[in-house]
Amino acid sequence: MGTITLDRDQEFNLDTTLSCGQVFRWTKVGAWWCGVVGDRVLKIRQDGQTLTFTGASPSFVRSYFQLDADLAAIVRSFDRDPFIHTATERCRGLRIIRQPAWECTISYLCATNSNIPMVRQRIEGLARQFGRELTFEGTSYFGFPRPHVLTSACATTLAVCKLGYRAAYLSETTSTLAAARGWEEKIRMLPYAEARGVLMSLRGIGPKAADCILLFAFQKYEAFPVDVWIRRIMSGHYAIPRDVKSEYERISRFARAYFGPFAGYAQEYLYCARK
DNA sequence: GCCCAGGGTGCGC
DNA sequence: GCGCACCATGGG
Repeated sequence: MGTITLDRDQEFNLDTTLSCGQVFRWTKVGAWWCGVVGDRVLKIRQDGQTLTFTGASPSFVRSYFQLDADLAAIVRSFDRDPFIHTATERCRGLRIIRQPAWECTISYLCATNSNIPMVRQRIEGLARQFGRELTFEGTSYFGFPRPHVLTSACATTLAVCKLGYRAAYLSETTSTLAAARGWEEKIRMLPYAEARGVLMSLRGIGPKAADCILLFAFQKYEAFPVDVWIRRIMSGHYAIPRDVKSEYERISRFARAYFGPFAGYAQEYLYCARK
């Protein structure tokens, strides 16, 4: 059983962070959150400034939840009007998680044009069909499928996972990435715009999914994913310039210029406070 | 039956 | 480069 005691000024809200829709494999049972990250089962709870967990080392937990990022400074950097300010208050302690790149990529490929419960169901299906069985405290869990396993996945088994038309995208992108050694490091080194181009060259990864992956796996916080919720929120509350770019680029570029280098963080607060 | 959801692709213009 | 039909799937 590991423990981390947060400093008084080290703001963090585990509930908000895990339930805001950035990750899909966590569920809360009583006071405990239980989730699978890659091939590890992690159980964690928060009591005030204390995090208690099993299944991972303190350094993993720190890195996964990005506990050493200066959240107060990040929020201050984009807290520039009453509307976003309300969102930051409603979702106080929300941190952007650092997800494994492969898992994040496939997850957001599965997430297109779907609601969150559907995405969770798909990913759970993929894990059950193609992931390693992990026994944790007497219960079976399934790790996130590895690239080479998904590469050889047959269509009929894949169909069980209810991916719909995304199944073909998943097969192609899986093969591409399984053959592309060092793709993660390459993207990590590239600046935002170029990294985004590489991700968008993958089948089934468009502007929105690419931005999610850059934000949630690569810590490129200028990425500003625009889904239907964010599009509504942004056009409803902000004066988006009417240049000739596509609507996605209009909103996304405006947000970067307006909110600054942590625009993606602002997006997450807006998304979390959407209802 | 309809509309919607953390959209992407491929086409015609 | 932009707009638009189409794409499976389940829930409301």
